[in-house]
Amino acid sequence: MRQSENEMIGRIFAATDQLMASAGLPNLSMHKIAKQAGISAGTIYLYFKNKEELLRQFADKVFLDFQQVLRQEGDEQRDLFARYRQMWWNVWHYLQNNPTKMANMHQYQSLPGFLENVQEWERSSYWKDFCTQGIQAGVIADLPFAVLFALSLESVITLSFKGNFCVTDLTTDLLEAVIQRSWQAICN
Amino acid sequence: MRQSENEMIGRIFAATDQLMASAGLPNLSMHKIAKQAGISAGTIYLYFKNKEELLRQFADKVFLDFQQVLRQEGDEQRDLFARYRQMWWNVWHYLQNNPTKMANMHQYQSLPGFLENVQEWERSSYWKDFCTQGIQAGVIADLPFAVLFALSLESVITLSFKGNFCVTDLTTDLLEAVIQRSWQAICN
Amino acid sequence: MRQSENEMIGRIFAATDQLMASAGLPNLSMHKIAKQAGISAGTIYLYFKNKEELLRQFADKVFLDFQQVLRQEGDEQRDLFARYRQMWWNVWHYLQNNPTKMANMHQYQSLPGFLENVQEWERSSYWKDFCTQGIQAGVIADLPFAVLFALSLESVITLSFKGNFCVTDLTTDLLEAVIQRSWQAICN
Amino acid sequence: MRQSENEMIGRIFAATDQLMASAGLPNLSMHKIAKQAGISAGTIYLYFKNKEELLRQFADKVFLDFQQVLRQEGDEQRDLFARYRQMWWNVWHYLQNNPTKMANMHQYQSLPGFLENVQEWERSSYWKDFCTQGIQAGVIADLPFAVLFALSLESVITLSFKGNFCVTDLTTDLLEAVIQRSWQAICN
DNA sequence: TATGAATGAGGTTTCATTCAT
DNA sequence: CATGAATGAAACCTCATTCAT
Repeated sequence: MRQSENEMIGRIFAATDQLMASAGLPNLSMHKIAKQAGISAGTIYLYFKNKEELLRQFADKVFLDFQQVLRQEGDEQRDLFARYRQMWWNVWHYLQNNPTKMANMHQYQSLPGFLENVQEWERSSYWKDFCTQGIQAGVIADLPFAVLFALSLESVITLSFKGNFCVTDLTTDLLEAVIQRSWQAICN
Repeated sequence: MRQSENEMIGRIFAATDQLMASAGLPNLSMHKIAKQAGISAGTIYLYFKNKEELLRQFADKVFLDFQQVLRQEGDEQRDLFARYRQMWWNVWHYLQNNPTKMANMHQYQSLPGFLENVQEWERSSYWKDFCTQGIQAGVIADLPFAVLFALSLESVITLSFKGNFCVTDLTTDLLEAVIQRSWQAICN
Repeated sequence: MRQSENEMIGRIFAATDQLMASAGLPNLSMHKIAKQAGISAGTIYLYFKNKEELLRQFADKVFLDFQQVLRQEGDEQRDLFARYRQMWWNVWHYLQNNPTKMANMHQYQSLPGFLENVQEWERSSYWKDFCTQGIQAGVIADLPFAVLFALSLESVITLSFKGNFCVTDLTTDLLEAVIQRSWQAICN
Repeated sequence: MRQSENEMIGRIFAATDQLMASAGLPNLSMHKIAKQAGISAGTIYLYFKNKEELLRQFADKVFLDFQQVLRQEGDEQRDLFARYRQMWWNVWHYLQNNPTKMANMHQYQSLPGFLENVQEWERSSYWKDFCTQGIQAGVIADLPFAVLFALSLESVITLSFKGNFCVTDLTTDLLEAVIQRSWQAICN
C-alpha cells in the first residue's frame, strides 16, 4: 500500500536530516537513509531519481523551511526593531527545537543546489522586503541585503551552532544583548 | 629516497585542499589525493595512520593557519580598532588569496576534530587575548569571546564566502563600512 | 476490463521485440517491456509466470512466425527451384519488413528454449518436407536437412543481417545470383 | 604481487568466455567473472574501465583470434580450392577445440563494438585478399566479399554451431561434401 | 622509504517479483 | 482484471587499506 507521497518524502527527509547530523554528509548512504526511514533501499528511487537529486531537493526543503521561520514574525505593523527581534528569536527557537538542522546548517552549504538557492534568496525573500522597508524608512543602512544579513541575523545561526559546545552558557540576557548589538550594526 | 617529512605532508595537505574545493569532501578519496600529490596511494599511509587521521591533522593545520593570519596584525601598540581592522583585512586577503580555503571553510566544520579545535581556540587564542585587553580597557563589551567573534570577525568569513556569488560587488568602501559596523557591535 | 488475452500477449511480444532490437537482450527489463506495451509491470505476470517463461514463449513465437513465412511459398505444384526461390524471397522480404526481427535473430539464439525449437524444427517442418520431396525427385543432394539449410537458405539470413552495415549495396541482381548459387550448392 | 598484465587479462577473458558459454551474455556479471578467474571483483577494474570496455575488448580479441585461424592456411602457392579447404578445416578444428567460442559466436554479435569489427574486417582481411586473388584468376565469382563469405565459409560456422545438437552425426565425408559444395557456390 | 597491485566491504542503482487495492 | 508501490537481492563500481617488492 502506497503511503501518501508527501508522507514518504517527509520520512526520507527526516532520516536524511538525522543521519547528516549524527554521521555527517560524507557518511551518508542510501542504505542508511532507507533503514532509518524504515523502508527498503529501492523505495527511495521511486521518489528520487538518484542520490544527487535527493540531496538537492532536501537542500531546497531546508531552505524553504528556514524562510518560513523568518516569515512567522507576526504583526507587520510593529516597529522594525521589534520585527527584527522577532525574527531573531524565531530562528533561535527553530534551531533549538531542531538541533539536527543546526548541526547540518553548514553541511548543507556543500549540498548540490545550495548556491542557486542562496542566489535566489537574495533576489526575492522576506529578508529583502524587510530590509527594503527599513532602508526606505531611513532606519537601516543602505547596504546590500547579503551584507546586512551577515552583519545581523547571521549572528543567530553562528551562535546557535556555537552554543552546542560553547564554554559559557548563552543566557537570555546575553542573547538579547546580541540582538541589540547586531541590530545596531545595520542601523543608521 | 625519502622526501623531507614536512615537505611530503605539505604536498598531501595541498592536494587535499585542492580536491576538497573542486570536488567536495564526500568525493575525496585517498587515491585522488595521492594522484594530485604526485605520490602513490600507499605512501600516504607512511605519514598518516588512516584517512580519518589525515583529515584530523588537516583540520588542525587549517585552524593553525587561520590563527597565524590573525596574529599577523602587526604593531600591538596601536589602538584596538586599528588592530581589529588589521585583523579583518588580514583574514579577508588571506581568504581572497586562498580561494580553496574559503570554499572549504564550511566543509572543515564536518571534519573530525574540528569541534575540539574550536573549544581549544576559545580557551586560549590570539582573539581571546585581544578581547581581554579590550574588555579591560573598557572599550569592548564584556561578553564571551565566542559571542564577540560572532558579532564581529565572523562577518569577514561570511562575506568572503558570499562574495563568490553575491549579486553586488563588494567594494573597498563597503567592506570598510562592514568593519566599522562590526566593530561597533562589540564596543561599549 | 480485460483485453482479449491474445491481444495483450501480442502487445507484450511486440514491446519485447522492439526493446530487444533497440537496447539488446541484456538491457531488457520487465518494467521497460510493460512501459513500452502501455501496461503496468504487474500485468505481465497475469500472462506469464516469470521473465524466463515470457522469453521462452517469445522465442517460440518468433520461430513459429519464421516457419509461417517459409510456408507461404504458394503453389506447391511448381518446380522445386521456383519454390526455393520463393522461400528465399519470402524470408528476405519478411526480414526487410521486420527489421527488429533481423536485428534480434542472433539474440534469439541465446533465449531459453531456442535449442529445443531448432531440434523440433529438424524433426518436422516445412523445410524438411520440401527437402524430402527434392531428394526423392533426385534433384536435391541426400544430406541432412540441417546441412542443406546451412548450405542454402541460411544465406538469406546471413545477408539480411549483413545488409545493415555492408559496404556494397545488395541489388536485386546480386541477390538473384545468391539464390542461384545457394540452390546449386544443394543440387545434385 | 602483480601478475603479468597479459596473463591477468588472459584469465579474465577466459573466465568471460566460459561464463558466456555456460550461462549466456545476459547472465554475465562482473562478480561471476572475477570468481571464475580466481580474482576479486575490484581487480577487474584495474584492467578494464568498466563492463562495457571489458566486453568490447573481449569481442576484439575473439575477432582477432578468428582471423588468425583463417590466416594459418599454410602454403599460399597451392591452388585456391586447397587453400579454401584448409581454411574451412582450420575454422572447424578451432571451433571444435574451443567449444565455448562456438557457443558464443552468436552472442558476440550483440557485444559492443562487434559491428565496427565486421566492417573493419570487410575493408581489409585475409579473406578479402584470398577472394581478390581468386577473382583475378577468374576462378571465384566477382561478388562482394561479404556475399562470398555468406555463400561459402559461413557454412562452417553454422554447422559447427548446429553440430552441437544436430540429429545426425557430422562425419568427415559429410563435411568434405559441404566444403566441395560451398566452394562451388562461389566459383565461376 | 616508496610503490601500486590486489583486496573485499560497501557504495549507488536496477530489477524481477509480489500483493494490497 | 489490472494496477503500481514496495521489496530486497544482486548488479556495477569505488575506495580505504594492505603488503610483497
